[in-house]
Amino acid sequence: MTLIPPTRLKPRKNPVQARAKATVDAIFEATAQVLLSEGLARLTTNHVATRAGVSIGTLYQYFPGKEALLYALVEQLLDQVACQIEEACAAAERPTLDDCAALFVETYFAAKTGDPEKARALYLASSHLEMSALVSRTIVRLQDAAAQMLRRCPEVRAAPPDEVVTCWVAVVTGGTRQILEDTNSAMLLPGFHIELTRLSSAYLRSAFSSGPKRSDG
Amino acid sequence: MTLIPPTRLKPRKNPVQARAKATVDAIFEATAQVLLSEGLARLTTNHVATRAGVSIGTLYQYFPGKEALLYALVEQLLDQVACQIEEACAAAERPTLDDCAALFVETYFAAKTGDPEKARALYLASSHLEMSALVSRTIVRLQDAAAQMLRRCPEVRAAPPDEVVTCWVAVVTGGTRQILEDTNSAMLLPGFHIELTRLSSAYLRSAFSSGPKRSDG
Amino acid sequence: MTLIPPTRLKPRKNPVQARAKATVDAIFEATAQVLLSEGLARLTTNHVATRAGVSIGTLYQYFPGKEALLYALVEQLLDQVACQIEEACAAAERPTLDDCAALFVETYFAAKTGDPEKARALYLASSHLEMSALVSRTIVRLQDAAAQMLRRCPEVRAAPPDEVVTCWVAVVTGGTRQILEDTNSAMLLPGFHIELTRLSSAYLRSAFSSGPKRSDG
Amino acid sequence: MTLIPPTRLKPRKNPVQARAKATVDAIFEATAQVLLSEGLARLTTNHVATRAGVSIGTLYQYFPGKEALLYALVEQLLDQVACQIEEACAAAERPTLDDCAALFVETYFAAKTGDPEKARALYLASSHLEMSALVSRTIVRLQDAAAQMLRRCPEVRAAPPDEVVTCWVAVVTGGTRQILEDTNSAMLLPGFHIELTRLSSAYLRSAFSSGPKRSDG
DNA sequence: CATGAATGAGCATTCATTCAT
DNA sequence: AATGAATGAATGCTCATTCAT
Repeated sequence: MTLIPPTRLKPRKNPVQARAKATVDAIFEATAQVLLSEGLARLTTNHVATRAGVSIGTLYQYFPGKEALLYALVEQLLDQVACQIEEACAAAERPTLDDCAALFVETYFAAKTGDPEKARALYLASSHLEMSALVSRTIVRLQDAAAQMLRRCPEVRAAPPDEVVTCWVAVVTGGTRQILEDTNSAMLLPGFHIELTRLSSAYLRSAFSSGPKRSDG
Repeated sequence: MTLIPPTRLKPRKNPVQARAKATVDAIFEATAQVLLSEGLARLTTNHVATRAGVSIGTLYQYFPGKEALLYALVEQLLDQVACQIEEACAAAERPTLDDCAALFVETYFAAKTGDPEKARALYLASSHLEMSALVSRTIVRLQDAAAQMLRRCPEVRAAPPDEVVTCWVAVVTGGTRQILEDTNSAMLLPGFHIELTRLSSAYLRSAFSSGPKRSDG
Repeated sequence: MTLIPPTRLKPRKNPVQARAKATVDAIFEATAQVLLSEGLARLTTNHVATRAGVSIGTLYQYFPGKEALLYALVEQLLDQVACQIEEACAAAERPTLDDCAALFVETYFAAKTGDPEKARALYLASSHLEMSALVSRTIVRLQDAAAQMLRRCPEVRAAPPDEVVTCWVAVVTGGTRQILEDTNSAMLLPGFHIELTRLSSAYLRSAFSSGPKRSDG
Repeated sequence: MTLIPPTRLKPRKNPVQARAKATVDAIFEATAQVLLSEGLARLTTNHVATRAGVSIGTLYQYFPGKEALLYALVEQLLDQVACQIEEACAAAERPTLDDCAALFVETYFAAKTGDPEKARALYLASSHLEMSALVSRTIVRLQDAAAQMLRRCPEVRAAPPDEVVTCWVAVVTGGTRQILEDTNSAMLLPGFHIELTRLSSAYLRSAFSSGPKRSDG
């Protein structure tokens, strides 16, 4: 994450003492907790400070405002997902297309559904306009990871076209979000996982398998 | 849309005089405008009333509160999309799988990208918990429309499995959302449209075709 | 009731047509109903008009404002009580002191406890500063009625002293109010009635019975 | 006063710093002042805050709302009266009936008429439904104090009947209220005091003395 | 006369943020 | 560094009252 966030979103100071580090961690953790337990609307700085066990004054010593808290939280959560994907993709040395499909879907799913409530909270928080650059950047990381994995795939001879990678990543991440956000379809998660893998395989094969397939698209 | 929303989300009274009708329309339109121009956080009842050119009291004569305003807006926008999809799907009499894929994606895309800003506003508004039932219901309508179209498809012999329809609809709607919300990928819309159609074709064929039916695609 | 209320408390026009009379009565009755069922805080002009089955505009044709409604209501209710007392006292031709005590307490009690809820509502409404003159005037009527009855009493040789009449009336009306307003002592009403009569007898005898009693007070 | 008020009527937090204590006192005092000078209808939280010289936010740091302010005020004022009565009654060791009458009336009168305007404000505030339990409880305290004093009275052989105590207390408190609330009879206070004492003596004697014990009064 | 749509001042309350201690 | 009391702009909402139809 080498983003350069607007000044007012950057933490005010980097804690140097151990005590200060602990304080920042507590505030940070409390932000996540409150977001999960109360929702975005009830996420107030005073509430976060109380939950963190520090005074509101202390909170403002480290974060210039409410947005900065959210920014840091979203940044961390998105980074976790991106790192997991990047690691998993990098670990696949000579994957088949089906391997690629299964690996990507599997890893993304695990990252998101391991704590579905956290995922929903993240979706909520990232709706803020301020976060869109952060989300954008994460998507690029996922696309890059996927593209490099595909390039190492024997079935894919050239660099995978951007449109294909973009579409695939959008469909996996967006589809998963759709399912996670719809409380009514929470039961369908396992089935969706299977179908999303099949869908990915089918799409990647149609895009990359032998023959001049892309010319008829 | 035959939902029965909680009382506090229903409009307070139906205007009887012509003047009142115009007022309600103005308020309604202003809600959409403010949501688009200011975002959900800046959507205040006073702001909406001002934009609508009426007093705050007048707004509360027709809507019991801010949530009701949003509810009505989301209801209308979702209903528009669902109706377009339902009509388009119903009009396809003996579609091929590729027809199904193209038709659904095409219609959904047209509905969403005809006014992309409105679509983004809708995404924003619908992240409110109160709206989730509304969104859920709309998804069901899309799934039903898709399922019935597939059933009329000669290549599909039985009723299409729920998981397939759920996955397909989630992937199309969620993927589109992902692209629309990411300001960086706004340029990629046409390419995404093509790929999403290809993806849909590939997935539907893999789900429904028993053999290498690609020759009739 | 020959009070001269402030202009803004007087009804705006005296209805001459029969329809208008019915309208005024309906508004008036609705005011009482709303006060009883909703309390003073929820007594709104719009609510009253709706309950009366007329438009808010019509209400304002007859009453210059909310206060005027309350004023008229309180006036009527107080007048009813005063009239009952006046009639009962005037009907006693040669009462004993015990007759006086029993008659006054009995009549006041009957007037107030016949509809205890109405009485409580009246107490509420009359807390308004604007109503104090009205209450004052009613008290004077009760005092006059009591004084004239006592003067016709053979045991009372001179005109009853003002302090005695004032105290007696205050104690009967105030004591009754205390009991009626205390929801916990609602059960004690019959017992209180008996005691209040005994108290009145004892007080009047101590004030008026033969012997130079007042000189030692 | 060991009542357990509903949460929303209890103060929000106990001030720990000296500055905070002063703030709470100022708010509290301002509430009384505004109630006295403006009446219940004009008692607004903003008005109170302004009068107290603090911001509206500060007020809400200590009181959860307008009702809590009133509740605290009424509680304090009623408690003062009850404590004075309890002390005075407890101090009478072997009182005659006339002593009882004089003591109770004297003490109650002193408590109420020491600051007649405050007393009127209290009557206003206590007409709120929420306060009725508080008033009820105070009345019980007065009744208990009076009953225990009477029991120590040589002329009263058994425990005084509830009806008598209830009636007496109601008549003293209610009669006093009647006089205090009637601006026209404000001049009569001293005369009323004398008469109320005479009335109390006469009632207590009629209730407790077996014969004509007037000779020892 | 009656209607009811429209008004807007006013109120209760929240919460991000500052600053003296 | 940490505290927490204080701030006050901003928000959702009510309701007495007016006036064009």
